[in-house]
Amino acid sequence: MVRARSEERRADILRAALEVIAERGYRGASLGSVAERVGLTQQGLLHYFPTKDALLVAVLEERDRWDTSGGRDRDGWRLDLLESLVEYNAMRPGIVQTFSALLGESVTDGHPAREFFTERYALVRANMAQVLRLEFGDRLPSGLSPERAAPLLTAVMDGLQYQWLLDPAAVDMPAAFRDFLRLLHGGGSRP
Amino acid sequence: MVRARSEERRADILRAALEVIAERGYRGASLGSVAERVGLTQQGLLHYFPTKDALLVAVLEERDRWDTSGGRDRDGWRLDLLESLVEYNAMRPGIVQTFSALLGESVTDGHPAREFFTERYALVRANMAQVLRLEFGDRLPSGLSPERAAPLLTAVMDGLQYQWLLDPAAVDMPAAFRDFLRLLHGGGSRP
DNA sequence: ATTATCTATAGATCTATAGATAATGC
DNA sequence: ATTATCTATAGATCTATAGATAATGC
Repeated sequence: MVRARSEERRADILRAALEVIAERGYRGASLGSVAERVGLTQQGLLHYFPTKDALLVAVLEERDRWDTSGGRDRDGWRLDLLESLVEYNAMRPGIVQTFSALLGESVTDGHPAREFFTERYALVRANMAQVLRLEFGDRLPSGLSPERAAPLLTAVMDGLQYQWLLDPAAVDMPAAFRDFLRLLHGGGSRP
Repeated sequence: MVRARSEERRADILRAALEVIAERGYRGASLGSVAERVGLTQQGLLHYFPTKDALLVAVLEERDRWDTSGGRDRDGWRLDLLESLVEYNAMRPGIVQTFSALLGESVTDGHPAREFFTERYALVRANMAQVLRLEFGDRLPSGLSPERAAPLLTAVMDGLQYQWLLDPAAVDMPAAFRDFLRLLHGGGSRP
């Protein structure tokens, strides 16, 4: 299957955009610096993505593909797959940094990614609740319902990413996440 | 005690900077828009803070004062005071937004707040471990040591803030935080 | 014909410096 | 004298549009 030249270019541009956003955030990323990385002029890049916001949208869609492939299999999400996702993320600081930077920016007023993240987190919480229900039924060992534990599970994943990005040597992200899962399981015994 | 005119100006500028950073992040905040809010020209503002980075540093120092007053009393931090801090934060979306935006930006390369947050989180984790040790001794009910639970406690606080900022109606931040504390306490019984 | 790129450029910003002027404090 | 502000402005960027030119696909 010969990939169209144009499609490759798009993919290259997205990859470069991911990198530049990781380094400088979305507001700090210039089209020129993305273009330079793929050997185009800034105006050449605009042939593929007509505005800076359009490029961001494409980057965010990429993220969806990423997460979707990482945390679930054909039956949906599972808790141990989440664990693998965290381990995988720990080997991909660039990607984690891109989306942590975007999440941070997205809480500012009128940020072009704000709606995306708002909807995405509603969905993520719902998915997490589903995972937890599959694992524990209607009550976790602590007595929490899956719906109430879901925001905590989500928060731990995001919060650990920031601590880990700021100081990878000080925070063992996968180990900390496993600690949290053990906490959900109600103590030191069961995995 | 008559506060010097100059000191008031500084305080006004910091307040305005907090606001603008909440709305647009640090990179997106212009000195001009901060100056406008306090009725100064951009050059007039630079009389008080000679560079944009100097203004950011002052804002971050402000944050330290904030946290320091909110989560501890004269004996140090305590778990129930943390709970109050989260409740208080839930009434101050502006401040939470400012620092969530800054945290997000700070993971990008060479961001002027990066070192500040790196050191701050090391300190926060140490403080949290101390709080947990005071509350639980050397082992939490789950079997975790205070040092291993500390990054989780920190992560939950930060992660919940993002979810709450993006959709305050969907996430009851203080309630979720209490849920987490109950989890640390090992179940539904004790507070 | 359509697609891919480029040059030229308009029009907005932004930070920071220089230097003048007005107000305040000894 | 010092402090507080202002005007003017240099020097960098940045996004996006217009329009030319080269390459590719029917």
